[in-house]
Parts: sequence; structure tokens; C-alpha cells
Amino acid sequence: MLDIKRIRSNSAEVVEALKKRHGQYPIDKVLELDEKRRNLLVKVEEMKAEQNKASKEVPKLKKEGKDTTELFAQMKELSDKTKELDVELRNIDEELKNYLLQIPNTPHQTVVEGTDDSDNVEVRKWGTPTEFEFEAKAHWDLGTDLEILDFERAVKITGTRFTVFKGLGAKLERAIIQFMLDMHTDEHGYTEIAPPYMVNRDSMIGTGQLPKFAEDMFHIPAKDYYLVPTAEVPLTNLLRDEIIDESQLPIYYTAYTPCFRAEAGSAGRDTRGLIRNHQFDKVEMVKFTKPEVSYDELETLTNNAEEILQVLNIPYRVVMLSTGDLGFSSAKTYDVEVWMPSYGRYVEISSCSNFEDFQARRANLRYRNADGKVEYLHTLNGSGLAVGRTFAAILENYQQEDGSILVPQVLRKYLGGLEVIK
RNA sequence: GGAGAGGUACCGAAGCGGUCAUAACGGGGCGGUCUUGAAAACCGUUAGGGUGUAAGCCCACGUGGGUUCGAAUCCCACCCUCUCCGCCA
Repeated sequence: MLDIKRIRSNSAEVVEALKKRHGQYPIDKVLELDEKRRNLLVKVEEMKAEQNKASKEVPKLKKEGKDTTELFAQMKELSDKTKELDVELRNIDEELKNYLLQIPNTPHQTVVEGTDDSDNVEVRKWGTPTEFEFEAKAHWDLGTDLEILDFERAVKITGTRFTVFKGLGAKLERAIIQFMLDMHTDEHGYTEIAPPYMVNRDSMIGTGQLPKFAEDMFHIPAKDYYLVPTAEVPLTNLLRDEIIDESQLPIYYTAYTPCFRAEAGSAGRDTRGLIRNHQFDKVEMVKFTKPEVSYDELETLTNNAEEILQVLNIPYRVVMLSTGDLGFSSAKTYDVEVWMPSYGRYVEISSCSNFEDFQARRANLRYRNADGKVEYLHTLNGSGLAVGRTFAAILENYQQEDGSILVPQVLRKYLGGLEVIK
């Protein structure tokens, strides 16, 4: 959510920034409602002040034995009128908020303008796409042949877009998770969190999944809980409605969770393998920072994601999303894309964003600065990394001619020294 | 899930229709006086939201409704915490 005060006093600047997203946003409507609201607010508050004043007189009058019948009648009338206007005010408030929630974050000035993902800009590339001297296989075939992935039985026990990991597959998945968490906690300074995998409605609203994207979520009606679509939700909401002391900043959290996504609209895309499932594992990184350093923090956050692939020795590139592909809440996003031989291209494996105070305003995440003033934090998050896609990338980039998989050096200690999956 | 108790500032806690939310009273934190230093004692301070240039005004006693001229206080619903019972890995 954008700051209404900013829209009020700098509407031209906001409009200009939003133009780059090539969408239509109800700024005029917001300004109109805001003015209406403030006019009404003044009126209502004056009436309440009068009521309060009269209420304070009552005990004195009674003490003096004076008659209060007339005063009460007057106050009753005033009170009824106030309640009416109060309802009107609340309606305007709600309407205003609904419009505000429809307005996306303003892109940072360094973000390249574009209309969609074809305008994304490659920032850097690491390694070169893996080449094979034999016919390379896709990870779903490799995994099935090695009996470490079982897609058919997953359909039987649950349904399509679920996967069973078996034997060394299950163990490899677990090894990847542990490797990532160890790296972020031991070398990148993150604190590991093991959060609930279900969250309440307020949390989903706090990070922006609700109300807009309810269709994409798995919901548990009995308790009105949601299965987490990403650890971003529990991690960011960990500090919701709190005021953090400046000395505590920056705060870095990392967590492994399974992620659950209904993704109603994705039917037909990436139907095979581990790329797009209803349930997948992910290690997430979340940062809470002071505003003045958030863009430096975005760079290191992205680097933290990249290092995982560097250490695994898998080729990747980093792209900056153009304004046309930028997520709703983000001011700037880098995607890390891993080389996926079966696709013959790079595939997103991490998305690292700076939300500035957009998310913080919504989730009420604040800190007290050195002057003692309360301000909104900046929040950032990024995958570190999507585990299923990392699994797929390892299988495909480390496959050998006989269909076996060479285990990346750094993962061997998590697999009892195992060198090859065959 | 059942029964009972309770949710007020950083913590504990009083208040139970107006004179107590500029929130009593304790405690803690911070600053100061005193001291060679510390403790003790004493003094001060402890900073949510909205609106406004400001003074100020409005809101905030778990949350949301209701009753009333007036609600922390009465009524209703929900959430949460604690104790006991039940169930359970």
C-alpha cells in the first residue's frame, strides 16, 4: 500500500512513476475520496468534541442539583447525528482503502521500463550453459528411471501436480534443504526460523496474498487458516504490528517450508516434472532494514541466492525485471534463473525483491529511529532457493551418459559421502 | 472439546456507569543529583494512530457490535492467555 500522504502531496510524481507499469490506477479517485474523508472527519471530530465537553459538565450540574433533561435531549440529538456521519465516514474510509489496495508499488528509478518479461534485462551471467556429448534427458525421465521420483503414484495418492520423492531422491531433497539453510545461517548471517505451515487470514492480508489472490491459495475452512504459499508469509508476519528498536536492525530470517499453491490459472504450463507443483519445498530469505540501506541489502540478498548456485556449480544468470513484469508489491526485483537443459533456456529459481515500505505499511512493521520517531521498515525477500527446481537443475546439469547423476561436491557430506546416484 | 478465571502502559496491578487515561500504586529501563566508583536515597523521564502550519482536537482499556446524554466499567459475539478435565503424536 502506498502512503496516502505521498499521493496527496506528490500526486504528479506518483502518477509519473506508475505510468511505467502501463496500467490504469485510480489515483484521481483516491485523491477525491481522501479530500471527502478529511472534510467529513473535521466535522465529526468537532461534534465529538462538543459531546465530550458536555459529558464533563454533567457531574457538576448534578452536584449543583440542576436539571439535565434538556441537555440530555440535545446531546441525544447530537449523538444520533454523529453516529450517522460516523457511518458515512467509515464507508468512505473503506472505499478509500479498497482503491489504495489496487494501486501497486512505484518502481524504483533504476528499474528498466518495459511491457512484459521480454523487456527484462540480463544483469550478469555465471558459467556457461551445460553441453552434453550424448542425448541429455529431462529431469522427470532421469528421476523416474532412477526410481528417485514417482509422479504416477503421487497422482494416485493425491492428484496431479504432486510428486513423491523416494529413496535417494528423498534424501537428496533433504540434503539440498540442509545445505541451503547451513549456508544462509553460517555464512550469510540469517537466523533460522521453523514457522507454522498454516497461517491465519491477517497474516495473508499482511503480506498481500489476500484479498486479491485467494484463488491461488489452499484454505482450511474449519479454522479459516491458509497453507503457506511461501515462507515469506510467516517470516514477514513474525514482526507484524511491532515496533523494533533501531539497534536490532537489520534483521535477517531464513526458513525452509513446503509451499502450497493452487495456481488455478497455470494449467497447461510446465505440466511435467518438478517445475510447477501444488506442493514444493523452498528456502526463503527475508530482511527487515532501515530505508536508507534497503537497496544495498537487495544486492546482497540476490548475491546470497546466487552463491548457492555458484557453490553447486550450476550455470545461471540474473535478470532485472522490467516495469511490465514487476510484481504488484515490489519496487525492484532481480530474478535468478538457472540453466535447465530440458528447456534449453534459463528458468526462474529465485526472485529477490525490495518492497520498500509498501508491505510494511500493510503489515504495520515499524521501527524506532535514533531520534525516537516511529517509521516504517523496508522489507525484502528472495528465494534461497526453490528446492524442487534446484533438484531438477542438479539432475539435468549433473547427468551422465548412463543416466546416473553425479552428486555436487558440496552435497556429498549431507549424503554420507555419496558420489553418484545410479 | 468441556468447566472456571482473566486480557488496562515495558512488566505487575488498581479502577467495576460521569469527579481515574494528562491511567492510582509497585517494579523495570533511561537520564540526573550525591559518591573516588558503585549501591542506597532523592529528582526527572519512559515516547500508539488520525487531523491540523500550529495551539489543539479526535481515536486507542483483547477485537467487533449494542445499551446510554455518557462505557475500561453493563449486554452480545468472536479472539487470545492461564488452571483443571477429556482427547492425542
